[in-house]
Amino acid sequence: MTSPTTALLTDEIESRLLEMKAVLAARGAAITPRRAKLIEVLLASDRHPTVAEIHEEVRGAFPSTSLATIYNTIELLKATGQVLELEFSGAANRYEGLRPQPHPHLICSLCGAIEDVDVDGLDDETEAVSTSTGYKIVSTRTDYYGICPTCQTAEE
Amino acid sequence: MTSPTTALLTDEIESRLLEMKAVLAARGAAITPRRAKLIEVLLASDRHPTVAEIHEEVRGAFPSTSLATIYNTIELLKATGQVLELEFSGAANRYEGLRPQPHPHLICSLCGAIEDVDVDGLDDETEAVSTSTGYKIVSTRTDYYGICPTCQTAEE
DNA sequence: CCAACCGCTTAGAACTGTTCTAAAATGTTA
DNA sequence: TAACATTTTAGAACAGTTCTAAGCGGTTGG
Repeated sequence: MTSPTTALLTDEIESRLLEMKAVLAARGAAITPRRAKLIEVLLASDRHPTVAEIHEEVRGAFPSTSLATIYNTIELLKATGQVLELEFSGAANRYEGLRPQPHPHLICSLCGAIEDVDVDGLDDETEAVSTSTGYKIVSTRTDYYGICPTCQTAEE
Repeated sequence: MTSPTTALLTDEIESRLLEMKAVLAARGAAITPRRAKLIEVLLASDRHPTVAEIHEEVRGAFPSTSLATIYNTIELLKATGQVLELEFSGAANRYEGLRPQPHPHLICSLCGAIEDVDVDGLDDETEAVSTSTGYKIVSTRTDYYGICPTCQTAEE
């Protein structure tokens, strides 16, 4: 039924799910039903969801869930390095649980799609920046803003 | 009096000043005293100032200047590609007039310093991302977050 | 079995940076 | 001078996030 790709993806999600829960448990935080659901929502989404979107989905399972709980839990995940936060000044921040290490994104200015993208050489450049400037580099942010193929054809 | 470096910098600022005014004029926008002052403040600052900081300084010359005027003028500069906006979700956005094209920055998480940094290979990577994904890339954002040398020594 | 405690959650207020709105000021052209 | 467009002002409105105080729920110790 499921294609190899999907199965692989599911495995990856599954192992991240366990890892995230383990890290929370290790820090003494409870894996409450809401938190478990939030993590699932985060990992199931391929859309780099906002807090509001996560809230919406968690509410499907636990209707009384407040926004603050989502913010609190995201904070907890951030503090343990289990989620990557993509900050946007004009709009809501977006979150990614599958690959919490910083990595580049491709963002369509028209439809708002956010995709992961692999780019060779970024780590080497970070290293070079560190040695040439003396900064101890802790994190990076790389975004490519443009127009995705779909929007390009739709534009004509 | 002025060292060669300073003189060079001043020349660069001077030519950008003229260019920015010319671009505004070409679009039919008036170079009002407040706008002129804002542009000067923007170019004179090496600190990637926020709107609030610019406001503060423009008020030194024109005390009745409102925040909205700063926002409006920044908007005008953005629309004509004369200023680079660095968005931050948790804090105020920062602006750079000297080099309005996207380029990487080095940001100290402790003291908040923001520096321009030159990194080889970024343009090639952008090109590679464009061809491999089909995106028409319009802009990029590259930030390195870390701890600057000064803060590292101060930390001990 | 109860009481105290601690972490989790809630609802809503508060806060911050930005945008919007309506009116007043300014400048230009006829 | 009259009519007009542009710029500016002050403050309201707005969105996302953080904060606060109170309530809930489960666990532990007496």
